[in-house]
Amino acid sequence: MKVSREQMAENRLRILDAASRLFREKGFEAVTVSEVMKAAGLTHGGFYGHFTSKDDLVAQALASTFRARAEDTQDIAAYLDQYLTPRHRDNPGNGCPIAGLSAESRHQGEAARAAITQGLQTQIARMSRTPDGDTSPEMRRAVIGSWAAMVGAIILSRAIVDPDLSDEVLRETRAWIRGESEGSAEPAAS
Amino acid sequence: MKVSREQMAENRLRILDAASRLFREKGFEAVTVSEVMKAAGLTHGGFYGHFTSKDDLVAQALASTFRARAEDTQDIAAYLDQYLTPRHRDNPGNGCPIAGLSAESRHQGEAARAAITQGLQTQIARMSRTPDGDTSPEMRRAVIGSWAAMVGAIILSRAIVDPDLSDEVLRETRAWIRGESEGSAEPAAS
DNA sequence: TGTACATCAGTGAACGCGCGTTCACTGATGTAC
DNA sequence: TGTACATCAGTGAACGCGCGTTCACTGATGTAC
Repeated sequence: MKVSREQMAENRLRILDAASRLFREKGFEAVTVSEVMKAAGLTHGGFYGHFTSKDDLVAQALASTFRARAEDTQDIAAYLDQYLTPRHRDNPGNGCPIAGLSAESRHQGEAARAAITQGLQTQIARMSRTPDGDTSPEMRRAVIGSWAAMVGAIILSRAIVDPDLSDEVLRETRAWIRGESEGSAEPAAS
Repeated sequence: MKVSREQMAENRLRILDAASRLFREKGFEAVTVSEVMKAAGLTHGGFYGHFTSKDDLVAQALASTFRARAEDTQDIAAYLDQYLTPRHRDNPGNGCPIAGLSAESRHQGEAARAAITQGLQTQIARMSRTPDGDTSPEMRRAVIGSWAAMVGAIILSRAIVDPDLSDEVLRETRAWIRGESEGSAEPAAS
């Protein structure tokens, strides 16, 4: 049965939210269209009234997730403390979409990869700015390096079955990034 | 038709090699059993004479790849130079299986995840040893941190569509890791 | 060393399942008067 | 403001395809004598 325009808009958002969470939890390919629609409280048939294909959903869910997350960005030191934690590792469903999905995005459609690229570009640019608004090549370098280490550490910690080693990767990478950022004010030349 | 025992052993290795390459190139789920067998010069029906299931193949291909790669390990500085390169980024098929597959392994069976865990454990332990054979907590920390950054940077560079940003991530992460390792001999406390 | 035959690695057709997608239908919405 | 009706968001059965897996068969291997 037809629903009101507001209801339809809300349904669309619920589909995107459910998809975003499920994709991060289980990966793009393991999540079915029916599963997403069910999680959004609908049946699968209505899906194609909102999206042209599953690929389209993937791309739009990514774009939507980055849009929602762009707001709560903070300085990278504070971000680091909540990022490299068992809590984040164990809750991919509402965790960082880059850590959860960037590796798999390589096998997705062009629109999905463009969304990831855009998200990364925005994230790097934002974190490279001081509260005052200025930036420097050294700061951008530190952001890229730290960000790579953070994403890598979460991915490795999630892949590792042994809980001790997994915790160690999080803890030591955190300490290592901190040491790097404080210890060396003068980065070596490339 | 039946083949000789040596031929069968060689076929098995060819299947594992083809699977390892294809998995790294296209991911576990996008590669079909038929595709692997065809790449090994066989037909799909014979597959179950070698492996009990596709999951079994995934686990055994991972274990086999790590076994083959364990030999050519070197000190981490030299490894870094060939790791964070466009060449490695653009050739996942014969690249590092951790960078290519660790993120996806989370959605695979227990045996596959155990193989990845084992591979990581071995890799970290090996790189944490000096040529003389001794190690230290500081060195192990630097290995874990550098390794996380290297894996993260390759994953990000492969996800990024824009070639300039992708190159920048490789280049700057490389420089950042170098800076970190030289600049700060005294890591900060956790 | 030859020969007869049981074994069994590999072949390719077939099966069954789950997936993305389509479509005829339903009934609430929202507009024209 | 009330009424008649066209619209169209959502439903659920159905379709078709590709996948992992099975199986009857083939013919080279390798063993028993």
